[in-house]
Amino acid sequence: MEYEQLKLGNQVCFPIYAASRLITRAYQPLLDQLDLTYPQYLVMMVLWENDQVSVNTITDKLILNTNTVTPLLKRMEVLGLITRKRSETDERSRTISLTEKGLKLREQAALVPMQLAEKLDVGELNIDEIIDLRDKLNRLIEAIKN
Amino acid sequence: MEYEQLKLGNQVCFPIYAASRLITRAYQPLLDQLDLTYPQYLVMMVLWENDQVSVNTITDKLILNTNTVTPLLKRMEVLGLITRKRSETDERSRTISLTEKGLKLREQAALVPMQLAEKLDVGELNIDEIIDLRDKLNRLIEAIKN
DNA sequence: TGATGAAATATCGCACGCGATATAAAATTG
DNA sequence: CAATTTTATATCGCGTGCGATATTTCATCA
Repeated sequence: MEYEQLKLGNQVCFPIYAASRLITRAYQPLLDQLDLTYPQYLVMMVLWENDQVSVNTITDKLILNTNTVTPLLKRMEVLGLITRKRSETDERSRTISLTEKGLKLREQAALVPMQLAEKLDVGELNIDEIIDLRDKLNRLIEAIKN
Repeated sequence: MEYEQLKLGNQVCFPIYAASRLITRAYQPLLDQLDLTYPQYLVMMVLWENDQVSVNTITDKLILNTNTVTPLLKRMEVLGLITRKRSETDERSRTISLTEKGLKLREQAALVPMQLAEKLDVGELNIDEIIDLRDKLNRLIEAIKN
């Protein structure tokens, strides 16, 4: 059994990669109604939890780089969801704030998690297993981040 | 506790999304030595396990669409790793085959899984937990695929 | 057998995602 | 305080990833 370690079925990383894309696909029809992409939805979740944050705060929470987040935020500004003002205390920094429209969207978005849970069909994995999955992934993430 | 379901920390999907990207980042320095990207490495794994397959086989195994895979394969053809011949029995189909160079690369690639495991630092999650994680993800994937 | 539908792959446009690099402002340091 | 380093964000180029649509060939069926 040479090269056993190179088989797809023996990989942990591939299921994570595949699951990530499948989940994004499952979200998309729901998010279309909010005119958001999945990464944009994540940014909104950060802001709904904590308005008026720096770009750095967003990159940290979402574990993304500025070269991903800056254009993302610009598109969201065009959509009228956020503003990107320069910080008054530190001219290098930008303060990202929700607009009225962005804040309002939260009400519609509140339905999304439940709708997604239905799409994922809880039958295959029960709540405890989902929580266990989440915790293991979070530990894996911490391990990789060092 | 309004909008509790919209908090990042309560999501399962976000850790999957984040872990996927972190893993790809961790792979990249190792794959750079083989001049491969992570998706290209996945295609190679499919072919090393089963040479001479159709585009459809690859899209099925990797759960990707043709509009992702076709350009991916074209780039890999330019790299001299594969060939893309039209099938003789069905002119619509293409047979993807490894070149000598592509086949040879397997020897170097065989080291990658171990090198990655070291990078991910097994300390945080032990082998049994990793296997459990993999199995839960595979069940989740099956559930989403319906 | 000719029309009609299905299957396999490809093209287009757009939004990420990131390594490498740039720019400007703040912090540090000699 | 001027020079240097660090920090925060932005730009560039390229490779995915995918919805929508097109193209070519095969299968089916009236």
